[in-house]
Amino acid sequence: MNLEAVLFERFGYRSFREGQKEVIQEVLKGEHVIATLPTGTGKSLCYQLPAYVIGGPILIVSPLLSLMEDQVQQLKARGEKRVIAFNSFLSEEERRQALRDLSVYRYIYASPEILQAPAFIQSLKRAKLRLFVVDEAHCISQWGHDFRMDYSSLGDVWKNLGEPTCLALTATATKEVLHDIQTQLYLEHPRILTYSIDRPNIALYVEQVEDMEQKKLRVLETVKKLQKPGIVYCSSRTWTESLAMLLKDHGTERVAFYHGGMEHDQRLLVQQQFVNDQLDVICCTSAFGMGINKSDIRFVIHFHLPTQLESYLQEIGRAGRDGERSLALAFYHASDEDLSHSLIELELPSVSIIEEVLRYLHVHARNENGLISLKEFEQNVAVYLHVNETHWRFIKHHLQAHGIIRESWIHASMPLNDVHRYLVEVVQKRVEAKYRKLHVMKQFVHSSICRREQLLHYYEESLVQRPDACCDRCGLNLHDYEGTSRSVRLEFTDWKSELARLLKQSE
DNA sequence: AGGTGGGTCAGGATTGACCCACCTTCTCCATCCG
Repeated sequence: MNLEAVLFERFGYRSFREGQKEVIQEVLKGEHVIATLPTGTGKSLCYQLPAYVIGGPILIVSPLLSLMEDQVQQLKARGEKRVIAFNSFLSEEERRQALRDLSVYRYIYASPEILQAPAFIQSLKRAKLRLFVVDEAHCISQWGHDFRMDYSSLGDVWKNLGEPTCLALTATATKEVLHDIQTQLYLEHPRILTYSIDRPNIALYVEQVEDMEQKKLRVLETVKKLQKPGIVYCSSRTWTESLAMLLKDHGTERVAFYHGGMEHDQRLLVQQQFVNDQLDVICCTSAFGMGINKSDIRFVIHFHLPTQLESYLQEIGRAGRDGERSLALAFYHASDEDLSHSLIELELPSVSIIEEVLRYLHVHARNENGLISLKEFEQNVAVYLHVNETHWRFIKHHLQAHGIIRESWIHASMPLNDVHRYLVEVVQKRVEAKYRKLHVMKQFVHSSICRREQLLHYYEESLVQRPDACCDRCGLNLHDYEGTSRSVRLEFTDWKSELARLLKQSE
């Protein structure tokens, strides 16, 4: 099989990028593969190309609707008609039509949530999948335990579909996360292909500030001077809005904010404007970034650091996809840790919330002969106990796993002691794990050794070659990243690399 | 969760006591409203 020929014929590329061919070869052999390829190296090709070789439909599990739509658009633009994103955007009629025969599609995109729909699974079974792809597979580990628990059911889905060849792809996974992905997907002897997470063109800089006033000041100063476009990450929605306002007031005109609390249309607009060069700076929460196709992002500033190094790596990885020199700049103040703590504590229901829900369940059970309507109870939990949706989803998932919730009924006459103990234990373990990750993040900030080496060390790699512009610990001048330096260098002294850049862009 | 920062008020001219707000990430589905 001449893979290069398929690559050229179908995708118009002359050669593979690092890792792509190896992954594709293993998949075509029918091996299960877990692969980590660095951000921005063309992961989607690893499953898109095999689809042309193996025939039969492939399923791609994707975390975001916008990512799915994006991929579908790109494939359609390339002339591929046999592609569908099976999600809530489909009308009732489109959905019925699709379910009748999924084997007419080459690519089927789906969220983990919709893979819980029995009708969809039945139809997928009939379609005889040839490949089961999990895109952004770190979500299994990052979200599957608490936030989007359907990610933790993907292994069951895979088994249920007859265990087709499985390909899990991600950009950032430690050994621990790789192991988590493997066990959750029930893969017994997967081929694990990992490539360096290092992005030599991104310089790393961490700056400790005296107080929040100074932090704001430093962000204003640096954003003003730095070569744009860029992203400013915050850990709260209110900060994204007030920072955007502040920047605007201080002369950065083309700035907007972005977070999960905004209207869908507004989010789409801001994202489009940024991608189309109509905005220079986006102040955002972690909601922004996954699947953003913009290669010339010059800086990523962390106004707040995330609660784990994996997220940090994902976020800085959005800079410099074009290979040009870019900057990851983090501002840090000790008080930031309060926010980190609240995020960790808030993510899971507290012991008292668990107890409150179970007590409520117990009381209801007595009144209604032990059988409670799930729908009704869900409403009550939200309205009377003020339990937020994420917390309830977590509890519900485990009640289902314990057989207390079956179909749309709660069998509350069953003893609740075991599930109570179990839930408390699970929460404690998760919170501990999160604090361990936060501790690593803190070490990264405070350590005096090279940032790049630390990052690589966390991924059990070592630095092969230190780039000229490495990090603040190795001596880095922020002035090198200011607005004028880049264009001067490219326009007058280095036309060769500019040409190469343009050629690469048109490719 | 919990520690903090800001606002208010009493009572007294500066400060303490007290309360409140803060606090990410996604999809699906059902229901309601226009």
